[in-house]
Amino acid sequence: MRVNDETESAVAQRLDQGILHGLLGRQLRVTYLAVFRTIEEQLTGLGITPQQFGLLVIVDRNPGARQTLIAKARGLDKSTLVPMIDRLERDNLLERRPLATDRRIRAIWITERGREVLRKAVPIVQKGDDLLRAHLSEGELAELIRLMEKVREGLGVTD
Amino acid sequence: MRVNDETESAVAQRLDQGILHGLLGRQLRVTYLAVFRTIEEQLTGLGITPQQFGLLVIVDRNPGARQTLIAKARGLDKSTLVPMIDRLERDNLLERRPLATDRRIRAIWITERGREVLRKAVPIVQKGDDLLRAHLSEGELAELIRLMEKVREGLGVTD
DNA sequence: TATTGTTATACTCTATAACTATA
DNA sequence: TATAGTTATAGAGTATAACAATA
Repeated sequence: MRVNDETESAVAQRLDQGILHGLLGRQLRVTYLAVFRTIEEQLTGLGITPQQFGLLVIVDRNPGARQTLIAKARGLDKSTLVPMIDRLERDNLLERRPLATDRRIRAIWITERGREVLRKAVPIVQKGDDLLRAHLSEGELAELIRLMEKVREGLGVTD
Repeated sequence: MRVNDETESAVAQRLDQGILHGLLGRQLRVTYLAVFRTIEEQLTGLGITPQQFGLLVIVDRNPGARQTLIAKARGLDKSTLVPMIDRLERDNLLERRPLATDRRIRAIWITERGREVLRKAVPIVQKGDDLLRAHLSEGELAELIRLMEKVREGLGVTD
């Protein structure tokens, strides 16, 4: 993918992309990545990654949820979540708390510091996402969202 | 992300996704990933990954291109390409050929076997991508593509 | 000096399988 | 037996920095 990089590699960009060019999935990916990387860069200043941001949001909105549930909500294996939470706990953004009623469970809570970081991160992410909408009219935006929803429904994507 | 999985984790899906839910970038990602993973699974049967597929397409369409150029076309660092080509060369799908005119360059060519694999892979990828379009009318599809292009233009994404 | 490709290294993201402690 | 979380391990994908050969 190339972003604002006409400068140096004019030749390289002209390599024939064959079938790749026409794939709708690829257009979605390229568009998404362009914004994702901007956001990623800016979140680095807060010391978190986009993945960690997503996790913080979920935990913030679902206080005390257990790991398995969070993993499912994020579409991840439970084992994948362990090191993610480890790091956020080490950085004091999240904490694990044992549950008296079921001692297998370790409920996840956001910390005061986590809330602070989140408060700063949300506008960064929102502003990044707004870039996607910036060049569309009100009507076009609504139509794009409608069509995207229709595509996802057709795929059976619940998310 | 959840795909066709209402069965088991109804509760998990209902976790509050907060700001995440409304992000257009996230909708792009989720939609793209749903199709990507289907394609990925099917390509596994041919012994290649989606990334390798992309590389094969580029090499097939640009015979004898040198690595640096291909790396740029794929948006990758040149060092990233080395192990990718290593593997495809080991599997006899690509080959490096020295260039008489500039002995620093190793031009990349697709092999007969690579062409064969590609011939089988293209319909898999195309069929996967068609899923995205399946539930849109002719007019809706055109409009979606137009709007996506507009979004990308607004971002300065050349690709 | 600059470029091509390589190596060494490291980090993220992700999964599977086997384990433990509890239920 | 089944579930929650953990560990051990592995593999893709990616990058940066330093390097040798060549231009």
